[in-house]
Amino acid sequence: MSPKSSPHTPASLRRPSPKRRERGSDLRASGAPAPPTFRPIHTRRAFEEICERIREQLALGVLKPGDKLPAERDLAQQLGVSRNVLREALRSLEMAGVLRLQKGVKGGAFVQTGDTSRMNVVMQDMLSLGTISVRELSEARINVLDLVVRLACVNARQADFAALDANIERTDVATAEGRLLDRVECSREFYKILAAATGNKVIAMIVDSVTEIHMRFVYAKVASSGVAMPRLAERRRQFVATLRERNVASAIRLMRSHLEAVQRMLEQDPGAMSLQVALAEMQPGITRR
Amino acid sequence: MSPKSSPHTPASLRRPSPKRRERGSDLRASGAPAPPTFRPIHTRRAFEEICERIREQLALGVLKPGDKLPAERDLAQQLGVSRNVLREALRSLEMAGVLRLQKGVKGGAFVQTGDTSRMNVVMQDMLSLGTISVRELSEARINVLDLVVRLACVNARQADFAALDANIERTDVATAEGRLLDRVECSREFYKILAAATGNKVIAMIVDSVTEIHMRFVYAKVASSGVAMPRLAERRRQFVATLRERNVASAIRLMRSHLEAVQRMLEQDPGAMSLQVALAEMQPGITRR
DNA sequence: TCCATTGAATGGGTGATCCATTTAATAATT
DNA sequence: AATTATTAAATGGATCACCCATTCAATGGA
Repeated sequence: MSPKSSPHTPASLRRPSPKRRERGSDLRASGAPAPPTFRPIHTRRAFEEICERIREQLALGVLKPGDKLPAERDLAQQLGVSRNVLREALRSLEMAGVLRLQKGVKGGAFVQTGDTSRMNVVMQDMLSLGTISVRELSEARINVLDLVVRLACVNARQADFAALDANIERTDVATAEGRLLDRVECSREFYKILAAATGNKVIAMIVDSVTEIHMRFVYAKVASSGVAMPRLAERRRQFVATLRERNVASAIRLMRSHLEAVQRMLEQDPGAMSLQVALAEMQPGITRR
Repeated sequence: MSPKSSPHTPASLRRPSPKRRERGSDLRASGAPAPPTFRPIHTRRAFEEICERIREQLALGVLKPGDKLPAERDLAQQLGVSRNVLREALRSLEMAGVLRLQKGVKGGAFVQTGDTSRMNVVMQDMLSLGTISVRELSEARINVLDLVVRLACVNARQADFAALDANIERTDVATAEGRLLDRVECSREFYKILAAATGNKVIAMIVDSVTEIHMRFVYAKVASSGVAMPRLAERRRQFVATLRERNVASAIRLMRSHLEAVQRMLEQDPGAMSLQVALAEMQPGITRR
């Protein structure tokens, strides 16, 4: 801040002139074997470089959760970029769940941890963009849950069973009081608890992301048609009992048959699986991160 | 652009004054039951709102892959924000794989599709941040591959088998010529082909993201110790033969025993599973998106 | 001791301005 | 007429110089 260099382009700090790259790939001039690599679509930009460097520091362990990056103004100067460009990078990393930006003195960019919801966003984006289909998502969910049940059956602890019991209790109440949409929320929780019971956060994240989206369709269906899965709580109780007995085969069988029943229920109404319907609904819910 | 409004704050276009929100949650004033919700950590910012709106348009199908957003200057004016802030949002969405920004006249922000690599980034970030562990990743990989083998066994087509055969061929050549690191690259491809053979992009993405990271550890191990899995190509050939016979049980058994053997090999060298080692290696590879 | 005030640091945001790239239209050349 | 070079406009990339709102520690008065 003190050794402020000349007004324009003080860039010669740490970034070795990002402009003027990889020209010279003149198509006619090269008589060489011409490697089959295509040049990247768009040139490297400052904010990409910054994101990469910060990620590098994270991967190498130089930056750890809880650490604070230098203030925007300082860091921008260190990197030899304008504050605006730095902010583009910081915002991107914040959206990626890597940083958290906090205002005020003692504020700054802090390295985050524990955010397991980014995969949901990725999954949602891919669905919106048509990169993946609802069918693929449903199929993946049913199959991944096989795995979840197997692992949960082995690894679930008393606390997990208690949480599942409590959840089923809430489901009962919601059913009795006719709060069908709350019941859907309970279902979402049920799978979240089950996923956590695997003891594997990677698998939990995967199943959460897929379940999150699935539940929107269920929500939309229930909200529009008013029909709901019959005997849901009973089925769940039976399932949890099997889980308690550590009876893997039975637990998987019960879960799978339930999931397929739900799937049939959803599919019997064409259009209920439409993206727009499901996405328009459930906005006020806990959907927000 | 023509009806350029007055120089300062023409903000009353579409954004209803983003400043001054949700005050009034005075801690002392509320004698009410005090709902157990905590107010969000940081206030809503313009770029978040913009990202959300664009994602909303995507989810609703108003924006589709290939569509072009208005030019930055125009869109900024429409939204009633400065161009800088809009760019923060656009950069974030580009990093998320939702948009692609292209320079020049006829350039602009185009809605992307088909990018299945975002999940890899998420997984990598979570590992760097310590949100997930290497152990969880390995366990998830082994279990998810059960599923992949089962689905691939049912769904694989001739083209998939051919691709697997060709891959094994390359593995043989790399082995014969002692190019051990190329062999690791072949392994990465092998699992990618296998994942694609499931016919389910969601599952393929999941296994790709997990395999991608796993292979860095293998790469680091091979690069440092020089030891490599013996009889790799033979094992693969046997596996693919079983796959061709659609013998699910055998295929799963073979894959699992192989994965566990690799796992043991990796674990026998403490420190080989360290993050830093694995991440420092394999930079020049195809790791780049 | 307690509470109000102040001020500095920080992120949030703006607007003007310039650069580099890309493309289409135009002019010059053959 | 066809080809090639030039030009101009639109667009994203980047910078600078500000200003505002929030936060929090230091200060000072009751």
